[in-house]
Amino acid sequence: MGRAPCCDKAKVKRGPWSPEEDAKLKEYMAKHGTGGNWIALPQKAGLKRCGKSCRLRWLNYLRPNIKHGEFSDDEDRIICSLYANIGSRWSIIAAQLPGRTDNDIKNYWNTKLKKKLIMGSINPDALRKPQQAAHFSSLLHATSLPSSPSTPLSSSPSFTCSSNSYNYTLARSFTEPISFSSSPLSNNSFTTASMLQPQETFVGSMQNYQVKDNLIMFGGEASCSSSDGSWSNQMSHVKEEYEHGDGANNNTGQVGLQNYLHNGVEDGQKLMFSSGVAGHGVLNGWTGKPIGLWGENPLDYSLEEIKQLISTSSCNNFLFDENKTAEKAMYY
DNA sequence: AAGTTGCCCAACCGCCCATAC
DNA sequence: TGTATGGGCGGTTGGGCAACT
Repeated sequence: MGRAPCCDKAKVKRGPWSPEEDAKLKEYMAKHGTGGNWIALPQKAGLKRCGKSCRLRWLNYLRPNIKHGEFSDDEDRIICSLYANIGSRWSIIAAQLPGRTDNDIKNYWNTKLKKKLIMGSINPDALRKPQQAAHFSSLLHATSLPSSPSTPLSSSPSFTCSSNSYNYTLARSFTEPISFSSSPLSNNSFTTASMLQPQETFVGSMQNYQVKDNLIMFGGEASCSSSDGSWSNQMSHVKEEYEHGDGANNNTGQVGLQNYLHNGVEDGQKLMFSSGVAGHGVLNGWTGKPIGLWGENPLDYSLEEIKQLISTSSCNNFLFDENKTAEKAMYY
């Protein structure tokens, strides 16, 4: 048996929003906000609309800083790369494109970008650009986590982004805001100047992380993510782990995070690191457990492979073809 | 000029999940 | 602990419009 509808469909107005309705909603939001209850909002605001409809209208069109119009080439690449990585997780993809909404991106992908890819008007090389990989969705894999949660961190666990030869080192002390530093490992084919200087700390505090489904995101920009940018209510279990560190030995957070990395992170779960540097202010990385399974960057998908994904993906819960999936254990 | 087709995108639908009770 | 409720999100729909015949 399905659940009861959220409102009486017969009594609410449907279809396109009028300027008057927009104005009412805007005015109400400016004065009161949602009040934490979208269902009750229409009545309070004098709108004959379903609460969900109000929410959608606000989040997708009326809230400040919404960006409409043409997508840039950079945005195209971000969307393609992330789609190849995580599939149709539009809210997550939207979180990486300031001002864009998941609905916007979803529509853009379905109507234009998919075709662009198939027609070959997106340069496949762009999808492989190292700076793109590092900038938007670097895959990191942990290389030196302690073998058990009870083992103190004898050395800093490191997360290596294999595609661009960067080594991200997890700061050892979690009593301070968690941070990562970067250092180029070798002569890279691209410059770091626009991104990170060696040893530059780039990720913000542990207090600023988010969990969504099997993804853990550090940083990010709530104000422009997804439909509403709200991940906070889904972060509780990680936060708890983090906060349950041993305060007595001043390792608060360290044990918690260790526990989380070893226990809290389910198999196949990913960590996503995000910070506000360069370009759109987003630098991401992914890592996951089991450790070490990701030997290569999933961004290294060729145009042909992405095309194949498009043509074969009737279900969105897989990301890669069978062989790739098994090889990389990229389920989530 | 009229009819048809295809595209775009705003809005809706329905399921899932978290939380309150 | 079970149930009800609200929020979030991906998939789908359908109206409006432009392009085409």
